[in-house]
Amino acid sequence: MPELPEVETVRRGLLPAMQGARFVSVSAHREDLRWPLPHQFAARLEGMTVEALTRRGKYLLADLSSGDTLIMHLGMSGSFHIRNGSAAPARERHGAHDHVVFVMSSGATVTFNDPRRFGFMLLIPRVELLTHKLMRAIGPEPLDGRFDGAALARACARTAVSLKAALSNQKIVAGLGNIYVCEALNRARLSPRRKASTLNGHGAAKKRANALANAIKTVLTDAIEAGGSSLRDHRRPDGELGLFQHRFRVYDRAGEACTNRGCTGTIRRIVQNGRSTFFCPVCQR
DNA sequence: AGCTCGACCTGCACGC
DNA sequence: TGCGTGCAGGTCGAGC
Repeated sequence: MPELPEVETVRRGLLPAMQGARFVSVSAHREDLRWPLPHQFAARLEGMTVEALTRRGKYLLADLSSGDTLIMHLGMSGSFHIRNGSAAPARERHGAHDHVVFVMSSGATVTFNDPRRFGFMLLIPRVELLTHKLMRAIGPEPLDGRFDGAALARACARTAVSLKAALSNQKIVAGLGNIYVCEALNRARLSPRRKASTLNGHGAAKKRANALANAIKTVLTDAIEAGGSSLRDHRRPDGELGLFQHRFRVYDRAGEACTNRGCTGTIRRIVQNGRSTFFCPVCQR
């Protein structure tokens, strides 16, 4: 499910419940997420304070007063839900796929739900975060000021893959997934089948790279503002739906008209690297 | 080293 | 109604 805008929406929703708050009690109803929960998971969290809740690509990172960092990933179907207030029944009833429950000193109960269990939680010493296997190879944050057309072109210079594959690769740029890759490429009017290395160079190549970097920033910013996209699983932690799915220009719109100005094309679905790609073959070159 | 593809799971929409 | 098929916001790791 969740790409950068959904993860950022989740992070912002969790802030008031978790940042500055202490884990009062932690319960795991299932240990076998994508990877088993860490040993002594509850014991290593209980009593600790969340000093900061940040995001890197699609990862949520909670810095704990113990010196550990809790790494959380939502996989395809993960979501968090917050319930506030002390009206919790003595024996809390948990729903199907509610795998982890945090009771926080803020008064909030934070539940992690993930039907497909592709999500996970890990605990590692904070000093090892940047060199951790999962973190060290991640590419630039697309909303960072240092990310621009030149940086994108450089990252794509020596690859033989398509733009679709390159943008989906978290080592090239962090946080994009199937939806926002398609949406950014349509906004930049670039074909998902174009070789990513054709962003590198002067003149037209440079223009393509700048247009694509700008499209990535714009679509992610707009999607965050809309609270992400709610297709099946994504909800904001307060239970509200994201709204960006209403502003898709290509994703899941096969057979519908391209909305780009001056374009009379029809959106097509193709398969690249085993995943659906949606694009307009007329204006996206 | 770079790239493709299968595997990991559950649920849902579809056609027969 | 029931059952089989295919598809879904991700990504790791085996095997070219």
